[in-house]
Amino acid sequence: MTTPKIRVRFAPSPTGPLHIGGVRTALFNYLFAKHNGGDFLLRIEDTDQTRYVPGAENYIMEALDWCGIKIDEGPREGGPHAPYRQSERKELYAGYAQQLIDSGHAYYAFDTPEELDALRTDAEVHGGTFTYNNLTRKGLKNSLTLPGSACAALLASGEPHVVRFKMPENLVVEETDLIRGHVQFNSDQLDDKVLFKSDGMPTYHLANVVDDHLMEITHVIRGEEWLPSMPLHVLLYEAFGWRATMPQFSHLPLILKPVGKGKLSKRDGDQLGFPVFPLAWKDPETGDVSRGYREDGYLPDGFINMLSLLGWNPGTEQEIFSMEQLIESFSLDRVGKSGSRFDPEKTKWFNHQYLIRHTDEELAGLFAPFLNSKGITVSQELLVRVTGLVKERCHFVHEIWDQGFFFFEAPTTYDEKIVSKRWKDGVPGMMAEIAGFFGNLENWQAPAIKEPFSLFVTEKGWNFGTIMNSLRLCLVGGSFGPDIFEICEIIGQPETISRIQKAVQNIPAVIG
RNA sequence: GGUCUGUUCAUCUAAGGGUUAGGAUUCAAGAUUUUCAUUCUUGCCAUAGGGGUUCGAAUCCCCUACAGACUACCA
Repeated sequence: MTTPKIRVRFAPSPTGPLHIGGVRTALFNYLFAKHNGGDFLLRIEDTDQTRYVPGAENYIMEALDWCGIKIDEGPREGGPHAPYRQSERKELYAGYAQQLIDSGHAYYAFDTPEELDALRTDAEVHGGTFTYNNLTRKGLKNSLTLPGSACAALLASGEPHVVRFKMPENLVVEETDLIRGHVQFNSDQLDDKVLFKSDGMPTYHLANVVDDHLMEITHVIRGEEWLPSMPLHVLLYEAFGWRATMPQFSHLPLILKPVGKGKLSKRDGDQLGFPVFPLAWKDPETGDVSRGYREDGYLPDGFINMLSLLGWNPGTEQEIFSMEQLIESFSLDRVGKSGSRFDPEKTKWFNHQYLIRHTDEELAGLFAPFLNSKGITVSQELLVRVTGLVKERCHFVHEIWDQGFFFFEAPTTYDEKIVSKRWKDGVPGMMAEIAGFFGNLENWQAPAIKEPFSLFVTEKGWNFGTIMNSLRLCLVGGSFGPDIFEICEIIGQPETISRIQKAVQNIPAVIG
């Protein structure tokens, strides 16, 4: 007997943008599959037509693309088990529901949503909870209580009905979770879940089990919120007679808010100023726009690296991982059990690490659009050089502008703090002299400027700190940026002199 | 309320009965950079509490506390 090929699926519901937690689930599935030479499938779980959100499915695929998570089989890619959209597999599920009814594992229920709601609110008033289970099903309207003829008549008349799972009584359901180990439940605590809805669509539970079986999924890796429904799924596999090929389950820990209680939500991002979505998303209903990591200038590989370490660790002290390295090192048994708080600061740090690891050319390519949007066109050579000079001081691509705008245009304002600190009485005069000195230089290469300049300042008996910082103020408008002589060389001799003259004219001397 | 799951520095985590409980982020200090950032060094900071088991417990067991998830004809 050969071991089957590892096959996992990421099965989101297209009800909106994917958030960080979903991306991580997809990532761990992907890493697990690829580590084991298996397949990663995308299956769209759109069985709830009322929650369909246009654009969400595309968003999911675009987000995975951006992250570098490659789909082997999916609605766009196709594959041997197509279609991969549950709404397109609709016809399939009724037969399986029927199979369960025939074998006595499921039954028809005719209770209306209104009747059930009433039962629930009534139970609540009395401090309890209504559960559709072996205790209550005897008193409700279903094929277990109705005489066969009455039931058949109702079905024939097209009376709306659902199919419910007949949860066995007092049965201990045991299962091994690859992350959590042995987990057990008593079936008495579970309810008769709806498997097939009155609108002709299956619920998640049925569709998920049927599709995982049909698609030959070997491992189900999903969020912890699914743990409580694991026993139902196991029982479903057993009812279908698929126990032997049932996938192995793993439930990933949750991603929690950076501060406060509870799991990470969209609101946290808005409040704390960081994205919770990989890509920006415009809500088609409200028009609200949520920011995305991509749009905020995060690099996908850094984003993925950060996510990979949320709940997983390699057991070594390495923390910078390319996708290839992640695939190489990933294993489910190094995934933790406890929830992780999301840390936006560390995410920034990761981005910086990836920013400085990118070549100047790559970064320049990413930065070029920012420059274009400001109507600035420069040579590729200059762009690459400037990028290389300032990248170490940036956390984000767009900060290349903040750190290096003065290479492209003269400063229009001067940092007041620095002015009051540096622009003392004698300084404008000194700067004017320096402008004159620069005008006489023949060789305008950074080292060739620095040497005679140092000599000149020494001869004058000026204070180096004052001169350098003041000169920097003239050239960039503040107290930042790379080496001054590099700046001089790049912006050129006339521009250097002109900026000094402009500063001398425009910055009023500080008295005292 | 019930069921299930979890709990090591502020945060992400290592240590799968024997280490001064390690690393990273943040923060602080110093060095470097005649600026800023980077980089380097140093520092601060943790086994939720209580009981066991054991020569020995972060690690195994029990209780308590806290946290979270689930409890829909949603996924």
